[in-house]
Amino acid sequence: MDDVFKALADASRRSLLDRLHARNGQTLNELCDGIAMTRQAVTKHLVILEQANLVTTLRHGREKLHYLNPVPIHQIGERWIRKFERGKLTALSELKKQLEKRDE
Amino acid sequence: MDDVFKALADASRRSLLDRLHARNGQTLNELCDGIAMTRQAVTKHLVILEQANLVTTLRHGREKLHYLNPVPIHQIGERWIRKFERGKLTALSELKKQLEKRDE
DNA sequence: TTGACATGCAACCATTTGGTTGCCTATTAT
DNA sequence: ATAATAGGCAACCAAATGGTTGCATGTCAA
Repeated sequence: MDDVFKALADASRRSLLDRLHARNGQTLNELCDGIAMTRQAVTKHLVILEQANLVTTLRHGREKLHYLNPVPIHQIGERWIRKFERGKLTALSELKKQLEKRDE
Repeated sequence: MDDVFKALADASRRSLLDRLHARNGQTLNELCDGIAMTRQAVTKHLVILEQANLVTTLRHGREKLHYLNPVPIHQIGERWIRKFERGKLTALSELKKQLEKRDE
């Protein structure tokens, strides 16, 4: 879980996920296209995404194809985001109440 | 948006959000309770959470009360997580299809 | 009014991070 | 066979990160 949050913390990596979302199964060189970064830097990002299980790879001859794995993202949505959504609407009014309590 | 992702990348900070979720409106010292970290370290984490707009503070005399703001978390769910959830079910079968295409 | 308490500020430190360059290996095409 | 292509490995670097300690300030209570 921590790996996923850490992997998502970087804008370059999120952009890589975006590109895989747009077209799945790209090679390293394809993912380097139009990016102001060396191939090696992209490789490092992809390794981090793989370790977080956000990207799966498949060798195909001398090419390495990268596939998006949406499961961890979904899990963060389920296990983490939803928890904080409950009570969103009441947050402000609660704040007000608690303040009034303290002033009594 | 980037600030929010960066703020969520650290386990200590996520734990602070958890604690505020359990009980909203805690002071700095309350948040330091039972944590293996100096008060100053906690302060730094809270500043990062404030800058990401995940935590709002209110001075009350010499105390500083910390309140969770769930809106940015919700936004990440809406604008980011949901995008990747569409197509989750078809991901594996798509992968298979694309592989077969490449082999033709 | 003076001491205790809650927080703030700044300097410093080690480690991690995001990036580079240079070279090596494996596969494909001519 | 050999050159071009796709990717891998390792050393190195600057900046960001997560933490510390020491001291200062503001507020409350006796």
